[in-house]
Amino acid sequence: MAEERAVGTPVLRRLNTAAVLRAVRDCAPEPVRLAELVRLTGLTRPTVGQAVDGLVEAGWLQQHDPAAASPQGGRPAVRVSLRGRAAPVLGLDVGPHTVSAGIDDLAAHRLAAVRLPVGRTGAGRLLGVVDEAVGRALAEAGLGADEIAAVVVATPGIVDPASGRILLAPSVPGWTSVNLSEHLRGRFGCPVQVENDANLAALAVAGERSGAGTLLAVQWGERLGAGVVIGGRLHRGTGSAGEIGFIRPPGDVPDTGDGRGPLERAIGAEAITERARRAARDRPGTALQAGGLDAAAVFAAAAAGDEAAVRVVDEVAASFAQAIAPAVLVLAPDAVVIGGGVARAGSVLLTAITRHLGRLTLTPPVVEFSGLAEDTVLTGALRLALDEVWGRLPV
Amino acid sequence: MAEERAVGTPVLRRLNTAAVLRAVRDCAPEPVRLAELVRLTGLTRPTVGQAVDGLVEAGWLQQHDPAAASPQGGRPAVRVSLRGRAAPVLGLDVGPHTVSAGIDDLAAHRLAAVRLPVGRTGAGRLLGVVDEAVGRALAEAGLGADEIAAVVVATPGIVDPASGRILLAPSVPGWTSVNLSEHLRGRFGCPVQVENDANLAALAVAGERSGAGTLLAVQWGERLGAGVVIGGRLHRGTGSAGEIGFIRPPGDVPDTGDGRGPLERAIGAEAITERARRAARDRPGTALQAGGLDAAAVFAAAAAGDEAAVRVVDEVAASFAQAIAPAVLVLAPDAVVIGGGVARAGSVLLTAITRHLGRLTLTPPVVEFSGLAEDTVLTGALRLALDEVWGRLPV
DNA sequence: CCTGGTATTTCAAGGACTTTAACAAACCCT
DNA sequence: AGGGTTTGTTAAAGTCCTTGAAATACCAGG
Repeated sequence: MAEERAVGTPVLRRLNTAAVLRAVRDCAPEPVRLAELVRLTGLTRPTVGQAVDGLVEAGWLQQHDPAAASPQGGRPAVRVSLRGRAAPVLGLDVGPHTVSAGIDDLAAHRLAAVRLPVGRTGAGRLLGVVDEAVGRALAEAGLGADEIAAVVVATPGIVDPASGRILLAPSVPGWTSVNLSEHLRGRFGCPVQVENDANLAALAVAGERSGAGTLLAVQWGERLGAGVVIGGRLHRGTGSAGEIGFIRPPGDVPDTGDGRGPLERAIGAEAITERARRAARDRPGTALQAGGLDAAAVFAAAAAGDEAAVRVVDEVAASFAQAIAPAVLVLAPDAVVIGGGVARAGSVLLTAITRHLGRLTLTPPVVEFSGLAEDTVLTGALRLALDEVWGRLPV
Repeated sequence: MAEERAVGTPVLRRLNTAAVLRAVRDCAPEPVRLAELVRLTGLTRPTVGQAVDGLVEAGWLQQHDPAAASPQGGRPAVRVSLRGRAAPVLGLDVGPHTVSAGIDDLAAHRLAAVRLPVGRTGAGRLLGVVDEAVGRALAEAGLGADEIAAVVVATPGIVDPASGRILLAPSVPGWTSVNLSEHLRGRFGCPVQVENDANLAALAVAGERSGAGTLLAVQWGERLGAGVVIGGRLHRGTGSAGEIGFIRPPGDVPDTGDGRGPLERAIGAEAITERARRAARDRPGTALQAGGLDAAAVFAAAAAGDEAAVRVVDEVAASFAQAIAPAVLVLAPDAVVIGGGVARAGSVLLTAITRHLGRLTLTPPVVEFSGLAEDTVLTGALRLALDEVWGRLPV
């Protein structure tokens, strides 16, 4: 019986210092006057003073010289801000082709960013690249492994939320037999969390949109995945939440045996190209005849008004909308945000999806592309790591 | 900027009394010894003593005579329990055919239960029946409207979570123009919440299964709705979450113009009967030929091994599984629980759904029928009302 | 009928934290 | 140099929880 035991006056001090620290964060990166903290937290000056003293002592905050900038007439204010390099967190994005590592400090300032290609695919080799990336990132930030306050690793596949073991990862052969979580836990003395990459991308997207509602963030490239964020928190379900790639579209698609799901085979980037090729065969004289055809070219042709291309894009949009409509009806998300390679498709795809989804749902969500660049997943990993640190604030 | 301001020692007293009250609730309906509360909460005896004194004074707890039952040798213990008739809550289930009202006390003890039929359909008439039901329930419990601590109303249709206005209710003509929330707020001096009936049924089902995971609770009768409960809390999304009746199954179904959704028209109770009739036409000599055919008869015939009936049930199960599979993939719920009229179908339907869902999803949820009786929705409404009261515990 | 044992409650002293309120410091302007 | 203003510092008071000892009430057994 985990009773909520809240006792003793010390807990008050903890609550108040936490409130002060949060208030300082919300003002980041600007230093805050102590009097301002009093106003923000609603606490009294002595209380804030004691809390700040404790936080400075513990290394969470740094005091600024009163020399710089004091436009107000009166005694120069003591100003504090989050200490740079305090509680740095490590984020990792392990993919089949590249491994990225990044280090943020408490104020979400990027201290290091590394990106390494993976030569031959293979689980053992991959683990070596991960170690290499971690080492370089630590060196770039000038930090030791023992100084890292939290680690979050993004990986493709399905992750068991409890143990951190990878249960299913078709895109990386042998990856399920590697205990990534265990490996990293041995190197770091802090909590290590393994999480699905689409989930972390969703978290990054949710961070961009300040709204706290329900968000379905889709990663759409060769493969197709999604993450669900509800009220700023990741929804995991039994662990495999968001695996939209395995939705079965109406006209079934033959299994290619490469572990991809039906919807990925139907409207993944590769399938879009294939659809365009077929359309070009049936209808000569379209812009889709060009030699080096890829998904981007299809979208470009559609944007230019090529009729065959427009039809292909509309088909793809319709399939996507039909596939996720049941999920949209059940979840009623505020927005569906699309990232990944297809996110560069432009408004042709977007308006088509919006139109179809409007027809298939009761309260159609906003559909938009993610504005985030290639390091979306890494950003999400760092964000979750920072959330973790903020969750178990100071001691 | 809603900063989390946690200050002053008085908040400690509040926190601790709340912890004590929760501990007492968890032991309900048995009275609790004070020493037991000390063990449960981790607080010290004087603290618990003061908290209990305060709660008794405020009318939340009642002391029991030490006379009754003290098997232990030693000074007879003071025992307390939730005061009956403290903070009673009112639940309402407003449907097109019946209106139910119930009153629970703090310990979830049913003080009153009323069930009234609605003669002619019509929004104005319905409001009158609601008032009548409320009045009778209050009289049965011997309470005044001003003593009610929270009200939750279940209604079909889509409810705006913020205002409590009914946005869409095809089954009750004119219902959207009635401001039910406003009407009841005028009568009661406490928070009034309007909520979709399937959502409240989901909450009731979640209460039965102690698990705190993710739950998709389906109400399946003439109509088809669902509620999503995540971690014991209702998921509302933009307001229309769980409207699975509007999922579009592959072979589209002609609109009947009565406001029902495509899936309802395809596999609702009426559609099941219709499917059986068609099957009987095509294949004479089946048990489905009987005159008064309804969904229950179809399931009974299937359970008895009638081949045509088995085929119909399998079709229905397949349609259902295909329809919700995308939502199951996105949500990854621990369980899908089916309530409503179809829940009396027996294991034929259940195993068929489980089989199809296992084929269509990655981590198939448990599929089972709800064990709750007809007042599921009312139970859920009362549960939400109690949650509301427990959320804003004592003053 | 009295005594020891047990479980519980009551009481008083001590410690931790916040608040209030008065005082001191540092800067600007005239 | 002196008033005005903003900010930081300090001491006393109040509230709450905790610790530890004493008191209470009942049972069992001699």
